[in-house]
Amino acid sequence: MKELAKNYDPKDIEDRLYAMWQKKKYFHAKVNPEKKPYTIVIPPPNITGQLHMGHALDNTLQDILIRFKRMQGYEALWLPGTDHASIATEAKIVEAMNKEGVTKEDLGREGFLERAWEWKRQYGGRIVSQLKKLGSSCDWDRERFTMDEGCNRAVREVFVNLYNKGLIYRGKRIINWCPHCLTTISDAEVNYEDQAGHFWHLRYPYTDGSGYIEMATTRPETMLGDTAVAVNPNDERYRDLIGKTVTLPLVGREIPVIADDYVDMEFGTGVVKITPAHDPNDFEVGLRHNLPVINVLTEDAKIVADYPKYAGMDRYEAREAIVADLQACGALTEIEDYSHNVGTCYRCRTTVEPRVSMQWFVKMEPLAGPAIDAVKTGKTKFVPEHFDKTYYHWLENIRDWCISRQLWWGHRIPAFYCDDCKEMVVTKEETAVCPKCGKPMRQDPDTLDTWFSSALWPFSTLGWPEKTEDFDYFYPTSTLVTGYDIIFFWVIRMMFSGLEHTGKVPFDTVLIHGLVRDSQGRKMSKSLGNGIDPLEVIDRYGADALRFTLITGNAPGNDMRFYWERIEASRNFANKVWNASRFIMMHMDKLSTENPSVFEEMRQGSYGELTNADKWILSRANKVVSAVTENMERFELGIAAGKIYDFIWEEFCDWYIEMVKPRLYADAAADKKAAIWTLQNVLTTALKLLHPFMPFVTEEIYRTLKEADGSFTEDTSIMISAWPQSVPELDFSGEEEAVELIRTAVTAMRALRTEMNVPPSRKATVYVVSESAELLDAFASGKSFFASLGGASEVVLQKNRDGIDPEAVSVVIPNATIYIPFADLVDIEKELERLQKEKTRLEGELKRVQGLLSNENFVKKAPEAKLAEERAKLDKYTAMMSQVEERLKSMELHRH
RNA sequence: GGGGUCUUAGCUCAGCUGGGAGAGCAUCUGCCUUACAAGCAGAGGGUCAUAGGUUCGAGCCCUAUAGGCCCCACCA
Repeated sequence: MKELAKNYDPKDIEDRLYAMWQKKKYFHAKVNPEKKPYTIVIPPPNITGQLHMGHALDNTLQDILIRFKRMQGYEALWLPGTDHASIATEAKIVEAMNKEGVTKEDLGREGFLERAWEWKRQYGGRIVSQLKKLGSSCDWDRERFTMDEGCNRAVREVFVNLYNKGLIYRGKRIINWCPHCLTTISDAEVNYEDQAGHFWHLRYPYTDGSGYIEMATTRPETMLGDTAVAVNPNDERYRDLIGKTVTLPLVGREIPVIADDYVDMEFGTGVVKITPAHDPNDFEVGLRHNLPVINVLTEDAKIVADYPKYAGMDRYEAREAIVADLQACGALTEIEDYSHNVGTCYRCRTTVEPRVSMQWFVKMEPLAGPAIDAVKTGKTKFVPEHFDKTYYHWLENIRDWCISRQLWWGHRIPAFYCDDCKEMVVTKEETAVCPKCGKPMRQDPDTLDTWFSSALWPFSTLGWPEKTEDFDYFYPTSTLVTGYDIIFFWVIRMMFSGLEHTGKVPFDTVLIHGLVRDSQGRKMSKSLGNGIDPLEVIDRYGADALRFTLITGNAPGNDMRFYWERIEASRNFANKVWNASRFIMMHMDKLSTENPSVFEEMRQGSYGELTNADKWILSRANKVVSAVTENMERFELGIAAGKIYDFIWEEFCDWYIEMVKPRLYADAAADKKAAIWTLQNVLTTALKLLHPFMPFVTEEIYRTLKEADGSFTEDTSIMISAWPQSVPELDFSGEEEAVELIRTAVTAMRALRTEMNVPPSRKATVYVVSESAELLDAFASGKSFFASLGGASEVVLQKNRDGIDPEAVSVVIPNATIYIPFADLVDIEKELERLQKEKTRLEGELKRVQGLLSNENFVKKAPEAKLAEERAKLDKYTAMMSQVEERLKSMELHRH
């Protein structure tokens, strides 16, 4: 038999088992009408990414669900893939090119894309191999990429569909522009930060020389593009000025004073300078008043050539220069410190520049409605539920989605223009000819927002728009697992895309998790350098320890802090399981040496008579199976894991294994076989329950266990074994009670020993005295383990206390008193004190129960079961009380 | 400004549909007991943020208050 090492060392196990699983194709799912499908599509990590704790958590959750469902008999598909991450990847490549002194333009579009694909081939798989280290049981045969041929086809299909329905349009709008990334970004990609700034108070002279109008701005440099000054139409102070014009300082342009509700009379002077080209609100005002839009900034946020004095200065340089000039000409009256919200690029944190340009948009309102309804009617559910509020809030206030990006790496917009007659065609084809003049058309140079393709991920990966068997079988998918920070970017967009293009919600359940923070509660980030590398954790403690840590000790949807101590605790648990198994297999080995066919006999059903202890643990395991299964089905994975942990560590290891040791070490105990059968049986059940959480250690043990009992075959693997089922035959509630009673006694006796400073080596004859024959029977049947656990050299069961040393210390359990004569070791005063303490405790309990039961309203209104429970307690405590009083009396008598 | 969420043992957090407050770590006391010292057996430690309310009964439900965190939003 294979020997297990003394301590669990994940290192030599994990890679080997993962390779075995893959080789055996256990991760592969295929259309199987015999089974129900269970599908998860992975949130595709960026090809530029490295595995971080967020991925580790996200993928652990998915792997737990997939492994659970697979074992439950579903055709479980976990479809993996990666995201092309347009901005991130392009930035990375451009950066690398910069180091070589090469620009995008030098390479040209074709050359650049070639280089990008080469980069993808080289580094795009890194994150995938890191996911494998976690134990992720993805169907790698189906690995997809958001820019592969199939996804590209889906993207074009969707674009054309939406365009034809009028849900995609092209228009000149004010959008968020990143002057560093040199592309538009969507509203969702803008992060607002509070920044310290200034309020520059300006005054513009009336053209007619009648004075000045005053206002304040946080961005004085944009004044070059001012095309109006606005006041509120109801503002008495300025009513007469509406329609007058002012002369823009430094520029000399004559611009009107207009009235618009947008202006808040209460704020500042109640006057706002209007720069339609550089502020979203001003842009709206400009539309309403038909104001010219004067752009004063280049793509990289430098002043345009039209203003020679400032041309070429970047926006901050220009700000200084313009402020100085305004001051010089008397237009600047005051500078005030002011903190305001500044939009920044989610990628590079550069301050975003609102900019007017021609872009492509998705019209959101018609798409948002069905997406809201789908959650309202429960077609898709959020776990935890309260995240639906975030979802509704976002959808109800949604604005059109800017989808064009001025990047090369991505899905090119399938629109074509005729340079001659300005005709435009939107088509799925890769080229187009002008329908009017027959000339070849030029494709739109822009690409689509990365999220445009991610939005289609749940169905594009299953073959859509082709009518594939996979799509029919696996779609809609079952569970989507992601962080709450991605609801806006991704979940919402998948929801409306799924509904719009497939007519179905893309998934039944959205399981939301929080962030993994550092031990001080800070977000892990590169700039802080406080990130913990999951690969380092795996390397030091094993993937199982990492996984277990990530899903326990916090509630779904909440953030969690990372502590190495918790990793250690999880590793200790893996080691605990390992050692319990090692112990069991050692005894299996011994048994089969005595009787080589013993396991074959057991499989035939011959394993001897089960004792109460055996029935107790079997019954407990049976109950844990149903509880855990229920928790898993309700996505309460942390609770499920906690129950497995407690069951294995406390009930199985600390109690049951200790209970059976006397039987195992006895030479010819008749019930040894039953003990080993039970150990094996319960261990197997426990390993299966634990497997989704700790796949490696459970698999390794399971296989070794099968070798030990001679049933190992080529196809032995816990990951494809059947999930345990709770069965009525294993429910031994009566025996459970009997054993629980003995456990209560043992615990009390141990506490007594500690309190009385009795060394563990000191054994004594223990007397169990009870008038209940049933109770004495229970102790009789559990005699061997009661003795070993309770530190008894001998156990005597009797109906009265005849012949027991009057100085014996005692513990009281319901309906029985247990005497332990330690003779010389006893301190009567101490014993009296102990008994008195117990009496006080019981008095408290009795008072509580009696209080409850004498409350008429309680008796009238409480449910029957609760009443019965409390009445039983009353009986129990009353009995115990009289026993304690009896003990006190007799001890006190003895003192004198 | 709107919305969400949190406040429970020294620390980090559980506590599922309301029915006698839990875990891990830390602390203290015994144990190298023949699977495991990455262990075993005990122990101490909490007016569950505050104030009201609903209820026979509230850590849990409702209202208000205080403080923390997060998200969203148009304040020049």
